[in-house]
Amino acid sequence: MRPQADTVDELMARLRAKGQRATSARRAVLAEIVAAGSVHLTAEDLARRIAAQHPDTHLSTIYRTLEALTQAGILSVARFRDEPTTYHLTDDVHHHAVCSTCGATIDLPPSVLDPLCRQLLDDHGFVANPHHLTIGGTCARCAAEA
Amino acid sequence: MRPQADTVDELMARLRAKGQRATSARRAVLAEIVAAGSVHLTAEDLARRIAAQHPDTHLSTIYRTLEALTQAGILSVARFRDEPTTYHLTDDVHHHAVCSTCGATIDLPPSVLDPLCRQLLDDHGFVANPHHLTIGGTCARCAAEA
DNA sequence: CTTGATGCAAATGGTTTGCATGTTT
DNA sequence: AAACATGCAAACCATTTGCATCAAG
Repeated sequence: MRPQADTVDELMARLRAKGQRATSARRAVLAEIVAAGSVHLTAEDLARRIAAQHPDTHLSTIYRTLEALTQAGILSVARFRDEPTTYHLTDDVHHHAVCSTCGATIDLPPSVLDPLCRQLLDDHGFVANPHHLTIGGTCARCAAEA
Repeated sequence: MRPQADTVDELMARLRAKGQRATSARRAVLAEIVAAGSVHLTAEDLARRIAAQHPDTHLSTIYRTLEALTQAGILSVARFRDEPTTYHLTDDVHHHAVCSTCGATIDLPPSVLDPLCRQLLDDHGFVANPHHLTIGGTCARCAAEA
Protein backbone atom coordinates (compact mmCIF):
# COMPACT_ATOMS: atom_id res chain seq x y z
CA MET A 1 0.00 0.00 0.00
CA ARG A 2 1.29 3.35 -1.05
CA PRO A 3 2.12 5.96 1.65
CA GLN A 4 -0.52 8.66 1.98
CA ALA A 5 1.82 11.58 1.47
CA ASP A 6 2.62 10.38 -2.01
CA THR A 7 -1.04 10.06 -2.83
CA VAL A 8 -1.83 13.52 -1.52
CA ASP A 9 1.09 15.04 -3.42
CA GLU A 10 -0.10 13.29 -6.52
CA LEU A 11 -3.62 14.67 -6.11
CA MET A 12 -2.28 18.15 -5.41
CA ALA A 13 -0.26 17.89 -8.62
CA ARG A 14 -3.42 17.02 -10.49
CA LEU A 15 -5.13 20.01 -8.97
CA ARG A 16 -2.33 22.31 -10.07
CA ALA A 17 -2.45 20.79 -13.54
CA LYS A 18 -6.04 21.99 -13.73
CA GLY A 19 -4.85 25.53 -13.08
CA GLN A 20 -5.90 25.57 -9.43
CA ARG A 21 -3.73 26.79 -6.59
CA ALA A 22 -2.04 24.55 -4.05
CA THR A 23 -2.99 25.85 -0.62
CA SER A 24 -2.62 24.32 2.81
CA ALA A 25 -6.37 24.14 3.29
CA ARG A 26 -6.75 22.08 0.13
CA ARG A 27 -3.91 19.81 1.15
CA ALA A 28 -5.53 19.31 4.55
CA VAL A 29 -8.87 18.40 2.98
CA LEU A 30 -7.28 15.92 0.61
CA ALA A 31 -5.20 14.41 3.41
CA GLU A 32 -8.32 13.77 5.50
CA ILE A 33 -10.23 12.28 2.61
CA VAL A 34 -7.35 9.99 1.73
CA ALA A 35 -6.99 9.01 5.41
CA ALA A 36 -10.70 8.25 5.66
CA GLY A 37 -10.41 5.61 2.96
CA SER A 38 -13.81 4.34 1.94
CA VAL A 39 -15.67 6.25 4.64
CA HIS A 40 -17.69 9.08 3.18
CA LEU A 41 -17.15 12.46 4.80
CA THR A 42 -19.39 15.51 4.97
CA ALA A 43 -18.12 19.08 5.00
CA GLU A 44 -18.66 19.22 8.76
CA ASP A 45 -16.83 15.94 9.29
CA LEU A 46 -13.86 17.43 7.50
CA ALA A 47 -14.06 20.69 9.41
CA ARG A 48 -14.06 18.82 12.70
CA ARG A 49 -11.10 16.64 11.74
CA ILE A 50 -9.07 19.45 10.26
CA ALA A 51 -9.70 21.73 13.23
CA ALA A 52 -7.32 19.57 15.30
CA GLN A 53 -4.35 20.57 13.16
CA HIS A 54 -5.48 23.85 11.61
CA PRO A 55 -7.86 25.41 14.13
CA ASP A 56 -8.73 28.42 12.02
CA THR A 57 -9.81 26.68 8.85
CA HIS A 58 -13.29 27.99 8.31
CA LEU A 59 -16.20 25.82 7.24
CA SER A 60 -16.87 28.01 4.24
CA THR A 61 -13.33 27.34 3.07
CA ILE A 62 -14.01 23.62 3.28
CA TYR A 63 -17.06 24.06 1.10
CA ARG A 64 -15.17 26.14 -1.43
CA THR A 65 -12.33 23.64 -1.43
CA LEU A 66 -14.68 20.72 -1.98
CA GLU A 67 -16.25 22.62 -4.84
CA ALA A 68 -12.85 23.24 -6.42
CA LEU A 69 -11.74 19.63 -6.00
CA THR A 70 -14.99 18.37 -7.45
CA GLN A 71 -14.73 20.71 -10.42
CA ALA A 72 -11.21 19.42 -11.02
CA GLY A 73 -12.60 15.90 -11.13
CA ILE A 74 -10.59 14.78 -8.11
CA LEU A 75 -13.59 14.35 -5.83
CA SER A 76 -17.04 12.98 -6.52
CA VAL A 77 -20.22 13.77 -4.70
CA ALA A 78 -22.68 11.34 -3.13
CA ARG A 79 -25.99 12.32 -1.59
CA PHE A 80 -27.74 9.85 0.65
CA ARG A 81 -31.17 9.56 2.17
CA ASP A 82 -31.42 12.56 4.47
CA GLU A 83 -27.80 13.05 5.35
CA PRO A 84 -25.79 16.02 4.10
CA THR A 85 -23.66 15.74 0.97
CA THR A 86 -20.61 13.48 1.20
CA TYR A 87 -17.40 13.47 -0.80
CA HIS A 88 -14.92 10.80 -1.85
CA LEU A 89 -12.04 10.34 -4.28
CA THR A 90 -13.19 9.96 -7.88
CA ASP A 91 -10.60 7.23 -8.34
CA ASP A 92 -12.37 5.22 -5.68
CA VAL A 93 -15.18 3.96 -7.91
CA HIS A 94 -17.77 1.92 -6.07
CA HIS A 95 -21.50 1.54 -5.69
CA HIS A 96 -23.88 1.01 -2.83
CA ALA A 97 -26.89 -1.08 -2.10
CA VAL A 98 -28.84 0.69 0.64
CA CYS A 99 -31.52 -1.00 2.69
CA SER A 100 -34.54 1.28 2.78
CA THR A 101 -35.72 -0.36 5.99
CA CYS A 102 -32.70 -0.29 8.28
CA GLY A 103 -30.36 1.98 6.31
CA ALA A 104 -27.55 -0.57 6.13
CA THR A 105 -25.30 -0.17 3.10
CA ILE A 106 -23.38 -2.78 1.14
CA ASP A 107 -20.36 -1.66 -0.87
CA LEU A 108 -20.30 -3.05 -4.37
CA PRO A 109 -17.40 -3.34 -6.83
CA PRO A 110 -17.72 -1.41 -10.09
CA SER A 111 -17.93 -4.70 -11.96
CA VAL A 112 -21.52 -5.31 -10.85
CA LEU A 113 -22.55 -2.82 -13.51
CA ASP A 114 -20.52 -4.32 -16.36
CA PRO A 115 -23.44 -6.27 -17.86
CA LEU A 116 -25.66 -3.22 -17.70
CA CYS A 117 -22.99 -1.03 -19.29
CA ARG A 118 -22.52 -3.50 -22.12
CA GLN A 119 -26.25 -3.61 -22.72
CA LEU A 120 -26.48 0.18 -22.87
CA LEU A 121 -23.64 0.23 -25.38
CA ASP A 122 -25.16 -2.47 -27.55
CA ASP A 123 -28.71 -1.15 -27.47
CA HIS A 124 -28.16 2.61 -27.50
CA GLY A 125 -24.50 3.25 -28.23
CA PHE A 126 -24.41 4.86 -24.78
CA VAL A 127 -21.00 4.76 -23.10
CA ALA A 128 -21.95 4.47 -19.43
CA ASN A 129 -19.56 5.76 -16.82
CA PRO A 130 -21.28 5.31 -13.49
CA HIS A 131 -19.22 6.65 -10.59
CA HIS A 132 -21.31 6.16 -7.56
CA LEU A 133 -24.68 4.56 -7.95
CA THR A 134 -27.04 3.86 -5.10
CA ILE A 135 -29.48 1.01 -5.44
CA GLY A 136 -32.42 0.83 -3.06
CA GLY A 137 -33.95 -2.33 -1.70
CA THR A 138 -34.15 -4.54 1.35
CA CYS A 139 -31.16 -6.20 2.95
CA ALA A 140 -31.11 -9.91 3.75
CA ARG A 141 -31.86 -9.43 7.42
CA CYS A 142 -34.79 -7.04 6.97
CA ALA A 143 -36.16 -9.22 4.16
CA ALA A 144 -36.07 -12.21 6.50
CA GLU A 145 -37.94 -10.31 9.22
CA ALA A 146 -40.69 -9.12 6.90
CA MET B 1 -55.80 5.04 -20.65
CA ARG B 2 -57.58 5.09 -17.34
CA PRO B 3 -59.29 8.30 -16.17
CA GLN B 4 -57.31 10.17 -13.53
CA ALA B 5 -60.08 10.31 -10.96
CA ASP B 6 -60.11 6.55 -10.72
CA THR B 7 -56.38 6.46 -10.20
CA VAL B 8 -56.50 9.11 -7.50
CA ASP B 9 -59.35 7.35 -5.73
CA GLU B 10 -57.40 4.13 -5.88
CA LEU B 11 -54.33 5.78 -4.36
CA MET B 12 -56.44 7.43 -1.67
CA ALA B 13 -57.88 4.04 -0.86
CA ARG B 14 -54.37 2.67 -0.48
CA LEU B 15 -53.57 5.54 1.85
CA ARG B 16 -56.60 4.81 4.01
CA ALA B 17 -55.68 1.14 4.04
CA LYS B 18 -52.43 2.21 5.72
CA GLY B 19 -54.44 3.84 8.48
CA GLN B 20 -53.93 7.38 7.18
CA ARG B 21 -56.71 9.91 6.82
CA ALA B 22 -58.22 11.03 3.55
CA THR B 23 -58.05 14.80 3.45
CA SER B 24 -58.58 17.24 0.62
CA ALA B 25 -54.96 18.39 0.77
CA ARG B 26 -53.74 14.85 0.26
CA ARG B 27 -56.17 14.31 -2.58
CA ALA B 28 -54.98 17.53 -4.22
CA VAL B 29 -51.33 16.49 -3.96
CA LEU B 30 -52.03 13.09 -5.47
CA ALA B 31 -54.14 14.60 -8.24
CA GLU B 32 -51.29 16.92 -9.25
CA ILE B 33 -48.72 14.15 -9.20
CA VAL B 34 -50.92 11.89 -11.29
CA ALA B 35 -51.61 14.76 -13.70
CA ALA B 36 -47.90 15.50 -14.02
CA GLY B 37 -47.28 12.03 -15.39
CA SER B 38 -43.57 11.38 -15.72
CA VAL B 39 -42.56 14.95 -14.84
CA HIS B 40 -40.91 15.11 -11.44
CA LEU B 41 -42.36 17.65 -9.03
CA THR B 42 -40.86 19.40 -6.04
CA ALA B 43 -42.80 20.48 -2.97
CA GLU B 44 -42.85 24.04 -4.27
CA ASP B 45 -44.04 22.93 -7.70
CA LEU B 46 -46.95 21.24 -6.01
CA ALA B 47 -47.70 24.22 -3.81
CA ARG B 48 -47.81 26.48 -6.85
CA ARG B 49 -50.09 24.18 -8.82
CA ILE B 50 -52.41 23.46 -5.94
CA ALA B 51 -52.67 27.13 -5.01
CA ALA B 52 -54.83 27.68 -8.12
CA GLN B 53 -57.61 25.48 -6.74
CA HIS B 54 -56.96 25.58 -2.98
CA PRO B 55 -55.33 28.96 -2.31
CA ASP B 56 -54.78 28.36 1.38
CA THR B 57 -52.93 25.07 1.24
CA HIS B 58 -49.76 25.78 3.12
CA LEU B 59 -46.34 24.63 1.98
CA SER B 60 -45.74 22.88 5.27
CA THR B 61 -48.86 20.82 4.68
CA ILE B 62 -47.47 19.76 1.32
CA TYR B 63 -44.29 18.61 3.01
CA ARG B 64 -46.20 16.71 5.67
CA THR B 65 -48.43 15.18 3.02
CA LEU B 66 -45.47 14.10 0.91
CA GLU B 67 -43.93 12.57 4.00
CA ALA B 68 -47.13 10.63 4.75
CA LEU B 69 -47.51 9.43 1.15
CA THR B 70 -43.89 8.36 1.02
CA GLN B 71 -44.20 6.50 4.31
CA ALA B 72 -47.24 4.73 2.91
CA GLY B 73 -45.16 3.62 -0.06
CA ILE B 74 -47.32 5.48 -2.56
CA LEU B 75 -44.67 8.03 -3.49
CA SER B 76 -40.96 7.65 -4.04
CA VAL B 77 -38.27 10.25 -3.64
CA ALA B 78 -35.64 11.27 -6.16
CA ARG B 79 -32.87 13.74 -5.46
CA PHE B 80 -30.97 15.18 -8.39
CA ARG B 81 -27.80 17.19 -8.80
CA ASP B 82 -28.50 20.40 -6.92
CA GLU B 83 -32.24 20.61 -7.33
CA PRO B 84 -34.61 20.16 -4.41
CA THR B 85 -36.17 16.80 -3.66
CA THR B 86 -38.70 15.52 -6.20
CA TYR B 87 -41.53 13.03 -5.81
CA HIS B 88 -43.23 10.60 -8.16
CA LEU B 89 -45.57 7.62 -7.97
CA THR B 90 -43.86 4.50 -6.73
CA ASP B 91 -45.73 2.54 -9.39
CA ASP B 92 -44.07 4.56 -12.11
CA VAL B 93 -40.77 2.69 -12.17
CA HIS B 94 -38.23 3.94 -14.71
CA HIS B 95 -34.56 4.72 -15.10
CA HIS B 96 -32.49 7.20 -17.03
CA ALA B 97 -29.19 7.23 -18.86
CA VAL B 98 -28.01 10.83 -18.90
CA CYS B 99 -25.27 12.08 -21.19
CA SER B 100 -22.90 14.16 -19.11
CA THR B 101 -21.75 16.03 -22.22
CA CYS B 102 -24.97 17.12 -23.93
CA GLY B 103 -27.50 16.32 -21.22
CA ALA B 104 -29.60 14.05 -23.43
CA THR B 105 -31.50 11.40 -21.52
CA ILE B 106 -32.54 7.93 -22.59
CA ASP B 107 -35.46 6.35 -20.80
CA LEU B 108 -34.80 2.79 -19.80
CA PRO B 109 -37.25 0.04 -18.94
CA PRO B 110 -36.95 -1.42 -15.44
CA SER B 111 -35.82 -4.70 -16.97
CA VAL B 112 -32.33 -3.36 -17.73
CA LEU B 113 -31.56 -3.88 -14.07
CA ASP B 114 -32.82 -7.42 -13.82
CA PRO B 115 -29.39 -9.06 -14.14
CA LEU B 116 -27.95 -6.73 -11.53
CA CYS B 117 -30.83 -7.38 -9.16
CA ARG B 118 -30.40 -11.11 -9.50
CA GLN B 119 -26.69 -10.79 -8.80
CA LEU B 120 -27.34 -8.75 -5.65
CA LEU B 121 -29.78 -11.36 -4.45
CA ASP B 122 -27.40 -14.24 -5.15
CA ASP B 123 -24.31 -12.60 -3.69
CA HIS B 124 -25.72 -10.67 -0.74
CA GLY B 125 -29.32 -11.74 -0.22
CA PHE B 126 -30.20 -8.14 -1.00
CA VAL B 127 -33.66 -7.70 -2.48
CA ALA B 128 -33.06 -4.76 -4.82
CA ASN B 129 -35.98 -2.52 -5.61
CA PRO B 130 -34.54 0.30 -7.68
CA HIS B 131 -37.17 2.89 -8.43
CA HIS B 132 -35.40 5.63 -10.18
CA LEU B 133 -31.81 5.18 -11.08
CA THR B 134 -29.74 7.64 -13.08
CA ILE B 135 -26.70 6.35 -14.93
CA GLY B 136 -24.13 8.83 -16.16
CA GLY B 137 -22.07 8.46 -19.32
CA THR B 138 -21.74 9.65 -22.90
CA CYS B 139 -24.41 9.23 -25.54
CA ALA B 140 -23.68 7.75 -28.97
CA ARG B 141 -23.49 11.10 -30.74
CA CYS B 142 -21.18 12.78 -28.22
CA ALA B 143 -19.01 9.66 -28.06
CA ALA B 144 -18.64 9.78 -31.85
CA GLU B 145 -17.62 13.44 -31.79
CA ALA B 146 -14.99 12.95 -29.12
C1' DC C 1 2.36 42.33 -8.45
C1' DT C 2 -1.75 40.12 -9.85
C1' DT C 3 -4.98 36.77 -9.24
C1' DG C 4 -7.18 33.86 -6.66
C1' DA C 5 -8.02 31.81 -1.77
C1' DT C 6 -9.47 32.59 2.98
C1' DG C 7 -11.86 34.23 7.38
C1' DC C 8 -15.71 36.08 8.96
C1' DA C 9 -20.43 37.29 9.28
C1' DA C 10 -24.53 37.55 7.27
C1' DA C 11 -27.92 35.81 3.92
C1' DT C 12 -30.19 32.10 1.55
C1' DG C 13 -33.15 28.18 0.52
C1' DG C 14 -35.22 23.99 1.43
C1' DT C 15 -37.33 21.69 5.04
C1' DT C 16 -39.08 20.93 9.87
C1' DT C 17 -41.53 22.00 14.11
C1' DG C 18 -44.59 24.02 18.12
C1' DC C 19 -48.85 25.34 18.88
C1' DA C 20 -53.69 26.67 18.46
C1' DT C 21 -57.44 25.56 15.45
C1' DG C 22 -60.15 22.91 12.16
C1' DT C 23 -61.39 18.30 10.07
C1' DT C 24 -61.80 13.25 9.74
C1' DT C 25 -63.19 9.14 11.81
C1' DA D 1 -65.53 13.20 21.37
C1' DA D 2 -60.84 11.65 20.23
C1' DA D 3 -57.27 11.62 17.16
C1' DC D 4 -55.15 13.53 13.70
C1' DA D 5 -54.30 17.14 9.90
C1' DT D 6 -53.70 21.97 8.91
C1' DG D 7 -52.28 27.06 8.89
C1' DC D 8 -49.13 29.97 10.46
C1' DA D 9 -44.87 31.71 12.08
C1' DA D 10 -40.69 30.74 13.69
C1' DA D 11 -36.73 27.67 13.97
C1' DC D 12 -33.31 24.87 11.73
C1' DC D 13 -29.57 23.18 9.07
C1' DA D 14 -26.64 22.76 5.20
C1' DT D 15 -24.72 25.59 2.04
C1' DT D 16 -23.56 30.10 -0.33
C1' DT D 17 -22.03 34.80 -0.80
C1' DG D 18 -20.01 39.77 -0.12
C1' DC D 19 -16.20 41.81 1.28
C1' DA D 20 -11.76 42.96 3.24
C1' DT D 21 -7.46 40.63 3.86
C1' DC D 22 -3.91 37.29 2.88
C1' DA D 23 -1.14 33.98 0.25
C1' DA D 24 0.34 31.63 -4.22
C1' DG D 25 1.99 32.09 -8.83
